[in-house]
Amino acid sequence: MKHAAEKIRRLKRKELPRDTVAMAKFLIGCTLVHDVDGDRLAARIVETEAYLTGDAASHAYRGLTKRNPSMFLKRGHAYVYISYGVWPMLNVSSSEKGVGEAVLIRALEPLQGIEAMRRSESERPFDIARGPGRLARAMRVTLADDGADLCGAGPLFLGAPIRHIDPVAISTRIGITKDADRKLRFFERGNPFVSGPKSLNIG
DNA sequence: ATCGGGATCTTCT
DNA sequence: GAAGATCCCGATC
Repeated sequence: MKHAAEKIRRLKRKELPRDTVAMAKFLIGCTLVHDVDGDRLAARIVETEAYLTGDAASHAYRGLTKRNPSMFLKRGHAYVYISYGVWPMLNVSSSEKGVGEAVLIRALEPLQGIEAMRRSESERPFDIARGPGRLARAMRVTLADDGADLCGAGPLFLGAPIRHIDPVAISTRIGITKDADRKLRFFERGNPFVSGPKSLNIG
């Protein structure tokens, strides 16, 4: 049987918006694909957050550091770091080379390779990639992917949308304390794979 | 269903 | 020395 996900078209860098907020909205409904060990893992992006220049919540707020150089790559590269010493977080750089802005991928709707993503038979489908730490684990994204070109020919890449996208809603970001009132979180309205409290997901 | 604490490491004060 | 773009588990309602 042919899977719809096999037809996923790689996005070209030229197609990506040049503005970080526009990028965060644009990525909703796009796909993330990782070909590992002969298997294809594919999922729809359903939730993102934007981290901007001058944003106190951003890792690039104080400029270049040892862990964040990938945030300063041209748009469309992966910035992966370890949160709380344990969980990998996947971001997509979103500006020009030398400008530290990125979009955090916060939740995915699994499309293909779901059994490989699941940690156990009992894990519920909605839980597989709900939250940035979980989705990185499910997609086998690690620190080794930091700096990867997501618009290139590599195994980890961004793909075009594979179906209709419901309206994109906005809220404040999750899990931060600085600049916490800015509305820079985007999600597909009504999608059950979105993370976070219900109170944030009404839009 | 919801709440709170612990794990664990890089970075900056 | 403290905080952090989180997750999981156990306790409690």
